[in-house]
Amino acid sequence: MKINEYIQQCIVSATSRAGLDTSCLSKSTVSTPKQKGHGDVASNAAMILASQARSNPRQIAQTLIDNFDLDPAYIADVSIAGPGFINFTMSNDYLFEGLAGIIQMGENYGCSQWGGGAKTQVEFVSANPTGPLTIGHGRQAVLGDTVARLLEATGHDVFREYYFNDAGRQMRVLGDSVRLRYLELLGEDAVLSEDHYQGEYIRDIAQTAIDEKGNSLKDSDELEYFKKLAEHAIFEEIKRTISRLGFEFDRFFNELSLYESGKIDEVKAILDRKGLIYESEGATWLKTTDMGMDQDRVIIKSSGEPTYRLPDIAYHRDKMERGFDLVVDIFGSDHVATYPDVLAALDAMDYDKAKVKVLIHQFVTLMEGKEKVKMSTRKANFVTLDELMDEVGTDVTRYFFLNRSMNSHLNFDLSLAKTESDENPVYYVQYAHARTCSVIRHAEEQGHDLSTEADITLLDAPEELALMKILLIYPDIVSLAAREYAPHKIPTYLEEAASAYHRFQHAGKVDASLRVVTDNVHTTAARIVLCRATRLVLANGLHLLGISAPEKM
RNA sequence: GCCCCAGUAGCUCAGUGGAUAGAGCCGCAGUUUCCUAAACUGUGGGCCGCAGGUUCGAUUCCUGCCUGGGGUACCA
Repeated sequence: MKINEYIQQCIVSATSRAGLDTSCLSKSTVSTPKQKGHGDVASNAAMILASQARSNPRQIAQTLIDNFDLDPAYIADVSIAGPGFINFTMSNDYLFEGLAGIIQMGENYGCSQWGGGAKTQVEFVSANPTGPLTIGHGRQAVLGDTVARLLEATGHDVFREYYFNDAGRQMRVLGDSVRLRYLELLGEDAVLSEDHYQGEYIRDIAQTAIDEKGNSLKDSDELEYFKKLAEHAIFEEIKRTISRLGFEFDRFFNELSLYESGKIDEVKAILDRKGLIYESEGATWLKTTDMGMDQDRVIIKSSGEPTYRLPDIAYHRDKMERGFDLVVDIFGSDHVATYPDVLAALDAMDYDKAKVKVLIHQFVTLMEGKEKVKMSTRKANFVTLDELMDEVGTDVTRYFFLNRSMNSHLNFDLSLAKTESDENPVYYVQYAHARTCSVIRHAEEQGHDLSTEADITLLDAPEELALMKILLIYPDIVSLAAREYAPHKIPTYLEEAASAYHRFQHAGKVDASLRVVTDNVHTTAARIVLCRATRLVLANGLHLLGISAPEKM
């Protein structure tokens, strides 16, 4: 049993034994104190009870302690501290049991069945193929993939999807940009306007056109060929970038298919039947005011072209129809206004909008030293995700994007990432993992037989106990990160775990009797078990982040 | 105007209705005949944006304000 649950149970029964009202205990929490020396686990129950009973919290705490019936297999010590906290110290036996559990679980340590196999879709990136993925897309790609990994680890059946539209104005401009570069390469006069895409990749695509078609398209106004050529080339590029990041999409969903399959018309018909659509000023409007919004929205322009809202609604209805139990959408903060209408429309069509979880992440501001770099795909003054990975590698790239909460703006200092990448905390965690491997190798080389049963109760140094404690909370961290869709909690935890391991191994430098590999067969075997458990936790955690766990550095 | 996100150490950022608010980088001082020093130890550094309110207790919750970012399109 989890120690927190056990403690809460003990508090409830002690409270009722003491004749106090247990009803307010649901407000009490069992938590880990942030200060060392305050025990391993603390409860504020006495303070809650005291405010209810209008009496002294420390006295209540004493009453509870007098009525405790604690199992020494779990709890070694109890004390009252501060304004009335009850601090519990875990028994070593509890830690040993947990340590053995980690080894037994192996790669599955940290995973859970919380999701119950829920069919889950995660939609992210969803950039139209007008150019290479930028650093901004990179944040979303890494966040999305990691949220997906977290959900997989907690018992969800996850499907990664990329939604795109190759029919809009952006794509026409893209095709025209290629056409103009094509003419330019043929020596014709061609001028790209401010609105055209000016990146070098456009010229490369135009060169492909020359290789394929020579100058045969010189006098043609045909855009479709250029558009398709560009779309194809750019998508290939995007897929390569994604694969460098270490994952794949299960599907690229083209908005166009919603028109071809009639899904757009179906949605229009359903909304119409519900009386939620009307015509005005030549356009078709959705009565979002009937759904609690402050203004109605155009879904079909007077030109006859739908706005993004209609296909977005149809796409989300399609997700519902495909039977997903959970739909996670990941958007940049510039899309923050687009989803409430979609959810409202789903609701109006009698779908359960609670199945949709929208995650909004803030922007990446690219810094070159102290200079802010303005990024625009059109003006081609962006740094691509590929260039970033060329500079610092995939592991650092992923770690950088995952290290911070998604609703914080991310200041990405390019010069720092390039020149001081050695000081990136990702190496700190990876190095701890490499060290565990190294010690285990060393023990084998010294002829220690690691296959025999070790007596882990020999582990009792403060560094050893502290390390065990932190390894034991890993599953809670994974659950929490998944439940809150907060990938950044994993790197934060891993840095702490790595730190505890570094201290544990360093202890042997200061006090030779604490070295992992010694002549003492018994302590060596026990400490190697702890190293193996640490290696598992670090490797599992890094894998969850899509970051490699090197055996040597 | 209205809506969303943020404001915490010199910098980049964690954190939380509770005990003395943390980490990394940067500064300073140390640790290796040794399982990787990509490490460890010590130390300096803070009106947790401002002002009210709720609470036994607020950096955390509520209200207002200030600053920055993003929305508020018949762009996506």
